[in-house]
Amino acid sequence: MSSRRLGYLLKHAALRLAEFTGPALAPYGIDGRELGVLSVIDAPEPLSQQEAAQRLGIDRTTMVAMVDALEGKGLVARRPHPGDRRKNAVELTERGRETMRLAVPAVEEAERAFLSALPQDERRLFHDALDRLV
Amino acid sequence: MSSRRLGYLLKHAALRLAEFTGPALAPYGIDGRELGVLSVIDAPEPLSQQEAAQRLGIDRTTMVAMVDALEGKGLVARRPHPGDRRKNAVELTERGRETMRLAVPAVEEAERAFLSALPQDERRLFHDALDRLV
DNA sequence: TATTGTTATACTCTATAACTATA
DNA sequence: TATAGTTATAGAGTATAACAATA
Repeated sequence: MSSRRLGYLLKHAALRLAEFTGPALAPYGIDGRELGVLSVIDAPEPLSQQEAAQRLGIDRTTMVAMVDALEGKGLVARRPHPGDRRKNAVELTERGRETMRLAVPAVEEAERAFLSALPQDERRLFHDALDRLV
Repeated sequence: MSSRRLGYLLKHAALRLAEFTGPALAPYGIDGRELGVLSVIDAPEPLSQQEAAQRLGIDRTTMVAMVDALEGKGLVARRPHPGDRRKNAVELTERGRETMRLAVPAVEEAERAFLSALPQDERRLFHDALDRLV
């Protein structure tokens, strides 16, 4: 029986996971948050910055800084949005796609290493439960 | 099958949990982090600030600010540590104990509400799995 | 009038470095 | 020399308010 609060456990689980994913993503020059932005941008239809921000649950002003950083690394590009000139269509560059192709398996491997503290049959269950809670 | 990363899920689960625990703790004038500090201080032996910080995995300079706030609310007291005058013995006040007595059940109820999105038999399993991962 | 992106600004949380008093 | 508490400071990460361009 643990007396540790659920909030403490969630926070420290995230910190511990980052110890695995951080080094796994470092070779590709991005962190977990940036990979999240790349994943959202990698959509069939080009998204506006605001649409991308909403899907990640972050503020649109935060998205400005994220896109600035990823654009500076040559991983995403801002283009004029067809049909609404107020919007930017944010898209992956070729280098952005290549980074995704390498970084996604790397972070999945890091997640497996993190979850290896659980018995085999509980890992999927844990991940699915977390998914249902969010 | 979810394509959302584990890091995203942990972060947003913590955010969603806070939507339950925040209002649950508000009547007692504390937040989840402060309840964590109170819980650690509520030990058989009086702890030094540094011991309390280590048990929570936070920096000792952060603990200074936490104890400052809780002392300002009259929930904890700094006393000279018997045997080592470099240390503060931090202890719950009577009001701190009363706050714990009321706030702990309130936050437990909030945690149950948060976990109610899971089928009954998975709730304990999820909590235990999280505990093993930290 | 409302929306998108942007900038300026501020607030929270946290840590590092340096000081002080003790050990 | 080393440790506990403290202060000053700085760095993430995030949000709110206000502005320009466009709808």
